[in-house]
Order: sequence, then C-alpha cells, then structure tokens
Amino acid sequence: MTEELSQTLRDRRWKLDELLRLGIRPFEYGFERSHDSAAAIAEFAAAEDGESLDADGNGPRARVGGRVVAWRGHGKSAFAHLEDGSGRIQLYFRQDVLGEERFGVLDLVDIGDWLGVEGPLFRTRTGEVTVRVEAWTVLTKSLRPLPLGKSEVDPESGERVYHAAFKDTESRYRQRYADLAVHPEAREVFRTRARVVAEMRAFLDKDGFLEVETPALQPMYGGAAARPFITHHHSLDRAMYLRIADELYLKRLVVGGFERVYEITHDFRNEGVDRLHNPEFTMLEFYQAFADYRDMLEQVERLIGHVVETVTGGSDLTYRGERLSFARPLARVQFMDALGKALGSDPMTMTVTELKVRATALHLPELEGAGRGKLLDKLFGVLVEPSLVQPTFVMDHPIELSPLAKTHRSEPGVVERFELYAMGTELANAFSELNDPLDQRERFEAQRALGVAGDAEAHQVDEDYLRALEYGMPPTGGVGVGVDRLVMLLTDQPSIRDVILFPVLREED
RNA sequence: GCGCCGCUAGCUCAAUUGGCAGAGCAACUGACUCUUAAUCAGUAGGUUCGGGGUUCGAUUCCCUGGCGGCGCACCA
Repeated sequence: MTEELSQTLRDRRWKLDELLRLGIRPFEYGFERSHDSAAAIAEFAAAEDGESLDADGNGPRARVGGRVVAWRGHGKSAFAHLEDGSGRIQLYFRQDVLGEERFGVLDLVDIGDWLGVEGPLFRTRTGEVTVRVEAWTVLTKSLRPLPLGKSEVDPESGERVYHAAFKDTESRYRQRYADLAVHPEAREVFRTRARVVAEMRAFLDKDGFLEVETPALQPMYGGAAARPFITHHHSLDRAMYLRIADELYLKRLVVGGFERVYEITHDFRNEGVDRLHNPEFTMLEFYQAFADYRDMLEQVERLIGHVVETVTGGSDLTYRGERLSFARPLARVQFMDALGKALGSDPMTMTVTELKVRATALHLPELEGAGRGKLLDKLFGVLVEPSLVQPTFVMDHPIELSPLAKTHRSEPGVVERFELYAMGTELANAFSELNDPLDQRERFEAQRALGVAGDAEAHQVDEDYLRALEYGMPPTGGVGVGVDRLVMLLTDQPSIRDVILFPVLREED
C-alpha cells in the first residue's frame, strides 16, 4: 500500500511495526477465555458473598478477551475497559505486577485493539469489579480508530450517555460494523430482531405449521402489486424475476396437501426507498387450510401479541413517544365504513367520476387512468390511514384491490380481507384465499387489462397457478406480516434502515 | 422522480458582513501506581464533498454534479 495515510493511520501502522519488531504477533490465532465479562463480574460477586476473597481482596482468576473501549493511563499504572459480547469489564495494569518491559509495551495498545488478559478479579475503591492484569496479549491490532465518542453511565438510570458519539446517519448505515462496534444499543436492536423472528417461528412451529422455502428467482412474479427486479439467466437465456411475494408458491403447497405452511424470507420490490421501504425486506407469510380470514385474524392477534409479550413483557409498547396497546381484541373497522365516514357519503354508491372529484379536491396526484379500486385505495390512504395509530384491523376491502382474495360471503363489492395498521402504517395483510380457479382467471384477466392500460404493478396471469387451483385448493386463510416494520415498532426505531443491518444506499463517492 | 436541509480534522461541532480554518474528545510528547467523560502541561493533525464561476480574497455568494436526511409521490 503506497497510498497517503493520515497521521492517525500512520501512527497505528508504526505501532504495528513496533509490535512485530518486539516479536509480538499482532493478529493472534485464538484466545481461550475462562469467562466473558458479565460472567467474570457475576463470579466475583458470588465469591464476595461467600467471603472467599484473599487478604488482598482478590477473588477468582479470569481470562477475558475483548475490545479496548477506554484507556486511562496513570504513569506506572493504567485503567482500561474491555468490551465483549456480554458487556464491559475494567482492567487494571500495574508496572510492578507486569514488569517494566511488559508494562512499557502497553504504549503500543490503542483504543479499538482486541486484547486477551488474565489475572485475579478484585473490587476497586470506587466499587467496580476489575481484572488485576498479570498477563496480557494483543489479539488484534486495530489500524483505524473507531468513531468512539466518550461515554459515561448515568448513575441514576444506568443508561449510557454519549459525549460526541458517532451519529452521522450516512456513515452509520454505510459502516454498520463501526456503528455496531461503538453502539451496544444498536447491537441490541438486532438481537431483538432475531428474537422476534425466532418467536414467530416458535409460535407457528408449535401450531403445526411447516416451514418451507420457495424460489426467490422466479420465471413469473406475482402475489402482490409491485414492480419486480428483472434479471437474466444466461444458459436458459430467459428473463427471471426476483420474487415480490411468495404467496402463489405457498398456496401451491396447500394444493399439494401441506395444510399449514409458512416462510420467512426476503421479498424484492423495485420501488422507492424511504423511512418505511427498503427494496429488499423481510416478510412472514403463512397459510392455513380449512381456515377463513376470521380465523387468520385471530391467529394474527395471537401471533403479534406473543411477539410483543416476548419483547416487552406485556401487551404495550411505546413508539416515538406514543403508547400502543396490543391487548386483545384489537380494534377493527370496516374499510367502507371508515372511508364513508371520512367522505361523508357511502363510497359503494359513488361513481368513479364522483370519487375522482373527491380525490382531485384533495390534490391527490397520479389519478391518470385510475380505476375505482385505485381511487378508493388512495382516498383511504389519505383520509383514514393516518388516524390508525393504535393497532387496528381494517376489514373487507374493495374487490378491485384484491385479485387473490375471495369475494365476501355476504357483502357485495368487497372481499374477505383485513389489514393490520399501527402508527398509520400497514403491518399485516390477510384474506380468505380465492380458490375458485374460474374466478381467479377472471381476476387475472382484469389485472391484465389494468396492465395494458399502463399499471406497472398489475398482476400477471399465472397459468401454472391456475392449473394448481384447478386441481383443488381447500378453503384457506393466508397472512403476510412485514417483519421489518414490526421490529421498528418493537425497538422504537424511526427508520426501516435502523432495523436492517445493511440497507440499500446509493454508491459511495 | 420533485421540494427543503445538510456535507469543515479520526468523532462531535464552531467560524460575525466574503477577510489568517478553530474547539472538545481521539492521537502524539511529557508528568502521574485505585482511575472511570481521569487530571495537568505541550505538540501535531485540513482537497472545508467534487467541478466551474464571481471577487484583491470564497467554508461563506452563484452555477453544476455527488452522497445523505426529512417531506411529497409510489409502495408493504
């Protein structure tokens, strides 16, 4: 490397060379730990309670490894903090313990280095459990300073208070490794995310659902209204699509005789990026034979309730200062009722022209060629959605919006469908699945007409799916849950990028 | 895609009307053997996001491009 290095980077390289010169391996092969920091602290506390400390106050010995996150030199002694996956532990180095030469080598240690240390545990005068370091080794020399601001622990709340923390949003997303390295609470968000997914699995597994994997690379996309990513398979010499939903494949499996199936996977939608949308996102879909959307509503209530309970310990959570209650039963409103109330007249009896007048009055753009379904959807989005702060099921959507849902058994013009909203955004979507292949073909044809008219998100006609339905799909309820958004709520994060480890960004430079 | 805001040292941020580009932390040198945002003294560190323009002089004003945030639109 001949690139010009900043003074800071040059300095780290110099220390690396010095370590090598002293015969110290700066990138070790491993380190056997006796404790992580939390276990070491716990074991010392237990020894203290058992009054088994020696005359100098030393308790059990520990070998701990971690990243140096703070350093306070005092001439012939030094304090440091080492952070590992379980937390932090203080280190105490003394020249009279380590010897002049070995203590001197500590000058080559920087914040950010990974160290392994060993020595007895003791409690300092100020009460902190600390390793009295008798031996130490460099595990990894850090060649680039971490963006680590100073921080202290608030004695009142126990929370970490940052002073000049690493907070440039762009850098945090681009260099997630650095964000995670200096923000334990960012790591906690992703631990929670993993727990949410694990609990969804546990809930469904326990209820007899089979986890399956369906293609991400598809010859034809479907199952949602969205623009796909298109790619090309060279040896087959044909276009392939990244899935926008796994719905149609999961229902094929119900046709095949798997009565309860689910998949937690990434969908890809070729659309804009904002606070609530990443082009690649995680969706849970599950399908249950012999069930209708009312059964699925109960399932969603129980599933979400279970996840909220696991993370918060109760049925409530706070998002952006707003208290949300997921206590069952959740509120429910009829799509048409809610929209009718907002419009001041019954949307079912309104003509397309009348709807368009109302939409125009609200300055809704993109009305060009919009059909009845799209108009209702847009009006609902503007007039009703923002008010759905507490978790609410919106029931029975217009048929034009839902080409894969069964028509309502008693209400004309609508389908058996619900969406779960909270904080004004959609969390889940479900219906009594349309299993009449003749009706399904008509719905596909209607979508094809919309597509011809210029709707880039219109559904394609999937002949293979129709063939599957012709074999016969039992009555089935299906649900999709936006996992990222649920995690946003549960971790109180303002942007979907805060719950996706490596969100989509434009190229650097 | 459109609008608004932002981009200055490793990190967080200043810089008056257009007038020598600064501070805290990190780093470096020195002092200090129970500190914890350690302390004290000193030192160094800059393509002010890129390109162009106006001007005696641009971090500052204008044009243009890049990236990000927020809002709108689209969507789950």
